[in-house]
Amino acid sequence: MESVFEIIAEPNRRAILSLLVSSQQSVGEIERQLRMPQPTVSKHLRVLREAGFVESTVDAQRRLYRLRPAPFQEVDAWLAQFRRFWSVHVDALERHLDRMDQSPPTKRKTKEKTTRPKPRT
Amino acid sequence: MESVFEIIAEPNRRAILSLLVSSQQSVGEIERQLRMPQPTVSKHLRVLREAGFVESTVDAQRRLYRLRPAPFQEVDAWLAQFRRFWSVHVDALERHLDRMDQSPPTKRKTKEKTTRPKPRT
DNA sequence: AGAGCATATACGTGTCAAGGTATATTTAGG
DNA sequence: CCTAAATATACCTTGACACGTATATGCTCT
Repeated sequence: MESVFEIIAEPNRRAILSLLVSSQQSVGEIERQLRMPQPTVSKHLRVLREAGFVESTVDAQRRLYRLRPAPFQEVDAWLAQFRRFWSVHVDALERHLDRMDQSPPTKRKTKEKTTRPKPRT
Repeated sequence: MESVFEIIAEPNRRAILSLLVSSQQSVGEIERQLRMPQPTVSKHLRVLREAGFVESTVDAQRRLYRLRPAPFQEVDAWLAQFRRFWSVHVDALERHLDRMDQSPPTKRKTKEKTTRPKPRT
């Protein structure tokens, strides 16, 4: 479990993180809202804490967990290198659609076959 | 392998994606630059293609792979919910540091113990 | 048609992480 | 002190996936 990307690859962990955006929560509150068994919640919280995504404060028998910003910034930093690229592509798509508005579709000789990704369900 | 997050959890795949930022590349070029065995490259490219991260065009025996924007936007969209939160925290940190500049550190009664994340190597 | 290059796929193997169940630990309150 | 509540941890099992090796497919050129 070395990278922040592996941490957020787990759906339950992402759910926990999303839950903590609104405010800090105790383990029991997370357990109830997400309908997961308590050990599961505790184990994921441990992973999240060791990765720096959350921190906890003690309140009697409860532990209140809240978000920490650093790892998110790390993900954002990685994403940054692609951001320039994808906004360019959105622009290109818009220009393409503009052109389609004006002229009817032309038969293109398709010497190149483009392999499309699988449609995602 | 259902989510985009699982796709980018794999370090070799992230390396391939970063490589494709500069320009499209053939399998062989990726293989040489990243020093990984050819089947490994092909298998990762397959995963990336089915997830919509890349598309390929045929050029004789070569296949040229290039990035597609959609999945990155999906990651960005997920990250968005935390972005507001973390910029707030950066601001708070800055204000905190400003205050430390002016006044010497005051002994605070630490009724709450905050569990810090493990230092990352 | 045959050889050789580029890429994809099949198959067997090992590792690691997530889940479930049970139990330990800590704390409040009577 | 003893009990109950809240949370953490231990142990086991299972499944997924990444890797290596071998082989198949496809294309070009002579």
